[in-house]
Amino acid sequence: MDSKYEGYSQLFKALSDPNRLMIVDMLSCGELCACVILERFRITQPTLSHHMKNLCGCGLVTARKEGKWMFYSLNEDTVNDLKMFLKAVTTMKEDCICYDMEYKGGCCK
Amino acid sequence: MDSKYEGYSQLFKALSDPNRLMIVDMLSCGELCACVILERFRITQPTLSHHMKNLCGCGLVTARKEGKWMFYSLNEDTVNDLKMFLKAVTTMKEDCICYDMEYKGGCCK
DNA sequence: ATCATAGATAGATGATTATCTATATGATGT
DNA sequence: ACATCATATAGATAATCATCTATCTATGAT
Repeated sequence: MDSKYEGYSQLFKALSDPNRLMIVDMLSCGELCACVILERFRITQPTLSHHMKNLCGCGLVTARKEGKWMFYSLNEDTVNDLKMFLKAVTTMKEDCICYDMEYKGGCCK
Repeated sequence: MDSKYEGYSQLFKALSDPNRLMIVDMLSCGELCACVILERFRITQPTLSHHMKNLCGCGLVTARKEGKWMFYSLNEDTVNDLKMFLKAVTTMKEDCICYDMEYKGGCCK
């Protein structure tokens, strides 16, 4: 298994929770304090903390501490990597993995 | 919770497994028979069937039966919807969800 | 120093999921 | 009709995950 699939699947997993997906949307215009994010959800503070740890852990979100507050923002580099990867794996391309498979057999040949 | 997050989170969940992600990549140049896909993985046939059911169920992949073979291909419409959604939730936009939150309070104000 | 507040961590729990083996279904060829 | 092959389904299991309550840490205010 190519490790790039392992890596990017982690990013998609981070986006596979509706709460985290909405958090990403909320961060798309700039950084927000954890307390502001929390107000918009029906989840407890530890659950939000868990989700933010997930989003930061995979690199999608960056955390900044200011006093007793935590401010979160999107990591544009990771976001762009993900967009390019999604485009790559869904678009015909010259170095496509499918070329390796031609004439490899398969029952339907 | 806006149901669009629920819906698209299902698509991201489908891509959150490295095997399924690689399957999508394999399908990016055109349709493939299940047997050809199976050869590239160290998983059993029922496990592949489970993954294909997942990919088809969320709309990312379309199945076509021909005799005793199943051919799978990417559903470009769903793929494009997903790309546009990912762009939308990670880009500053006029109707951003974050505007609803201004002056809504939060401990850090 | 003490207290209040914001957020993180620990630990438990129920739900979901990826995988397997065994079996069923459905199509093709003899 | 029967055997074979490709795929799907059923059921079991171990792992992962979202969530909660309880508690800890760190910061700022009195």
